[in-house]
Amino acid sequence: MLDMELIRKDREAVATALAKRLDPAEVNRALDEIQRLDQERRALISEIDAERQRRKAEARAYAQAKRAGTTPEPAPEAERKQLAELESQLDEVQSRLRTAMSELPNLPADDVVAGGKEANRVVRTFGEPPAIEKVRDHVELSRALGLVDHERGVKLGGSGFWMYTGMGARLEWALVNWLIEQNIQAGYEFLLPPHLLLDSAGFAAGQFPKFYDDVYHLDKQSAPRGQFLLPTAETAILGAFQDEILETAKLPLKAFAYTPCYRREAAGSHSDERGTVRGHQFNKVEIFQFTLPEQAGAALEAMVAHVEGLVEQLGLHHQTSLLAAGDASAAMKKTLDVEVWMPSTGKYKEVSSISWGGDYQARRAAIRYREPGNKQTRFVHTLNGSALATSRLFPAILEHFQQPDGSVLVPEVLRDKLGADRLTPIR
RNA sequence: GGUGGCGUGUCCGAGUGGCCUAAGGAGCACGCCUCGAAAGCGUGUGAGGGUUUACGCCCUCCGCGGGUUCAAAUCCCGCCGCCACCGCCA
Repeated sequence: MLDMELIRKDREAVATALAKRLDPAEVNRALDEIQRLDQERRALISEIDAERQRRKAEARAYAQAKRAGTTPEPAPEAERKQLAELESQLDEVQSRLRTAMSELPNLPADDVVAGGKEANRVVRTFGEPPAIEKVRDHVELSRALGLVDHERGVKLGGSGFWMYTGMGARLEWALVNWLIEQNIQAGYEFLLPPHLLLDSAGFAAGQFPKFYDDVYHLDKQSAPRGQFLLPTAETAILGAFQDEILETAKLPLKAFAYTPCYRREAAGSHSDERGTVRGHQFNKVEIFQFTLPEQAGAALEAMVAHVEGLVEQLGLHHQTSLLAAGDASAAMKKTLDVEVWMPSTGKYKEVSSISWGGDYQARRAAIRYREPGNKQTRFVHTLNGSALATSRLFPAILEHFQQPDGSVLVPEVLRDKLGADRLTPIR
């Protein structure tokens, strides 16, 4: 949610920033509508407040007269209706205003350019693509090594699901555990949240209404409150602090969570999204920070560096890109993707998206802090990022460290956890 | 899931229709006192919104949502949460 006051005071700046993401004509139409509703809203509030004030005075006078022994006559029926009428008008206007406001995306940061994927810019590259003679892709490797059972996964959950087996399950779990340890070391508090969330959490994170149909909803019979399966732990961590005023001294508040993520995802399989690269359920460890506005810039840099360090420790060749406005998620001001090299496709694939949300999510979720020496509450800034999604790391590790004899070397940092240095073909 | 009890401000806690514009206490902040502190005394102490150049003024909020009434923390209905007991428990 954007700041209404900013729209009132500097509509031009808002329109210019939004034009990086949306058609300018559309922006103007939306802003016109919002300003009209805003004015209507304020006029109605003034009217209602004045009417209420009058009524309170009347009720007080009535009580006094009664105490004095006289029987005053109540206010005419007509006025009662008028107030109810105004109030329902206000409800209507406010709900339309809220809808219009909640449909506006965040303002991209100054250094974020307009455009889609093609305008993304690589800002850093780490290492070189590994030299591999005959590249086998991760699907082939995971089958040969007995790590992932796609057929039985589909048998259980339908298309878009897989099952990790044997050393594959152990590798996946070693990765998750290693990531958890790394994030604890980096000063994040470990959370294990519910996987079923109420709609208010989805709205606060800015995922609803836009992505409402992209998550799994429980039917009304089994979940009268309409919970959905979380598509990312970001939704849970943000939602956990909804409507709170955070202690200023505790900021930045750093938390992370491990959860499976459930997404409907458009069906259909691209050649570079085979195997575990894209599915309806995957494991992810998500880091999150609530900060003072002035801490956000440094926090974003620290988070990106932390994530880059994780990929680096796994020994994977990767790059970091600054996303253009149109390719970043709507709730964010600025997003950097860390992309890992996939030898089989010769492309980089996103393993983490790290974003600065400004106060956009905090405004939707009403998460505030109190300014020191000032009674005023203000909205915190939110930042989030994957650290990391294992479903992308897993195939990258297989492909990077495949050996001519068909085995795969295990990244050093995982060897103790896995209890093996090398994965070998099962037949 | 059932039955019963409970839900008031930062916390404890009073309040069963009208000076509730929410008592009292604790905590916290500031001031007085003090060489300094404690104690004592005094003042202040929530959120959201409207209006105003500003000081300020006003509205809403007693778990949430409706209703009754000239008037609701208080009465009625629904929901949510907590506690206790019972039931269920792959």
